[in-house]
Amino acid sequence: MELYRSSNNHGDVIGRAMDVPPRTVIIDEGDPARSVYKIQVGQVMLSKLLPDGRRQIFELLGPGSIFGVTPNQRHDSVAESLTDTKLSIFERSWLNHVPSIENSFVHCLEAQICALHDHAVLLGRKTATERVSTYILNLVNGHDQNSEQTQSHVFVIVPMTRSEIADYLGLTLETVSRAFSRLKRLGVISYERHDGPMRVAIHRLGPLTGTYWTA
Amino acid sequence: MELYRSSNNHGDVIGRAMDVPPRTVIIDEGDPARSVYKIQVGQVMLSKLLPDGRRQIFELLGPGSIFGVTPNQRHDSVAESLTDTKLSIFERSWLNHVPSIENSFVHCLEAQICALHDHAVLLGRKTATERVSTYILNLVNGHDQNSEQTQSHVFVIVPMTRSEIADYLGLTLETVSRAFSRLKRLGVISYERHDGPMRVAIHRLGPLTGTYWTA
DNA sequence: CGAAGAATTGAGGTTAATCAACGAGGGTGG
DNA sequence: CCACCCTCGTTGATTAACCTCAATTCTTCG
Repeated sequence: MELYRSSNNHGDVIGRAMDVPPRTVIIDEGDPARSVYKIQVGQVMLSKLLPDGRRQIFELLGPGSIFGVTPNQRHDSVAESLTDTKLSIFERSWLNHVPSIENSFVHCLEAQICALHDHAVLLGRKTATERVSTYILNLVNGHDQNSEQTQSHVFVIVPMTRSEIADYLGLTLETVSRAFSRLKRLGVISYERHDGPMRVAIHRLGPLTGTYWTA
Repeated sequence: MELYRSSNNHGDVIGRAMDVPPRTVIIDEGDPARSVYKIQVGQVMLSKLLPDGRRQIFELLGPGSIFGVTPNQRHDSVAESLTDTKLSIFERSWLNHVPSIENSFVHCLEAQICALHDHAVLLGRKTATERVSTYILNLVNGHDQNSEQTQSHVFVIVPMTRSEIADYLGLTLETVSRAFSRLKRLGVISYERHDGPMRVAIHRLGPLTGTYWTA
């Protein structure tokens, strides 16, 4: 990918240049994901905002870095310049005109980058109970064979030990255990101890998505 | 344990299949980065180990996900199966036989994914002072115009406010300020207050890379 | 000069880590 | 079979790290 080139009859569609002053929002949450940006000069930071105002900046990018990638129709994070910045803008639609294997490969990487962004928000800004709740929710939402639904309940298989979950969520195994116990005590989930992987029944999805937690 | 399909005249080079039992290390830190893996069935976790044993798992991957990407010659993280897993293995060298633009695009994404992995380790497992130290070090190492070197000192420009650094490192601005003060008090760095972006002189790089912090 | 924004520092509170004990299951070997 | 050990999970008591709230300083800018 090189700089300042209009390589086809779309003229300014590909590799269009843009200059951005410092502290300027380049992409906002919810913007349609039409373009991908490459930094030529300057620095850009990517962040997300939780509903209650907590913010996590998860990438600091310099020359050569790319941002604006997402597998979705809209951006789910904010891109803001730190310094005077020069960008090259690439139409997203153009990215799809590439061999299919490569294309799907890029698609996978994009999705995984977005997941890493969400995980940075979790690690940087969420409480222990919020982390465990998010973990459970992701198990449900993941198109896993792990999730199973009956009329009233959702069941998920938790394929990790407390220690592994702790290392994933940036906690200790004791704190993870306490968070599970609290969710059980609150009636949000239920589970029994037994040998194999843990099987959790989710009684109310709402509290798991909520932001605040009380006793 | 292997070899379902050979899809072209490269023989078993592309899309070779592999079956992995649960709790098996697929990639270890330091392994030569010859292949890229795609999950067909099962779940895989990616993690890093700090020298003192702290571990951070930063990705949980399911069917369709890719792992083993790195811009380097060797893997810098561990991939381990959680469940019975079926993988497709792609030769890394083959990934380079694609149009250059796409190729460099993938390269950028790979590098950024690795940075996100490191940042997850920071957010999940490092102390406040370690986070700030790592932040400063990355400013130095980043091929930035921000870093400048004289005979004895290294200078870096810190282009962010305490609040932004805090949101990046998963801390509060007060904790960031205290960490800078501590590093200054310890004689590791020095800086003065003034209007523009902060300019930091680094006197000893060693302590910034160290893991443990006293007084 | 007064106001506003950024940074620093202190005091006190809260969350999660640490240290520790205990219980449940699953092997293994006697 | 039982005794033993080991891993895993739970829970309690205490500690430590970080957050919150607050006061102060420095700088710039109107």
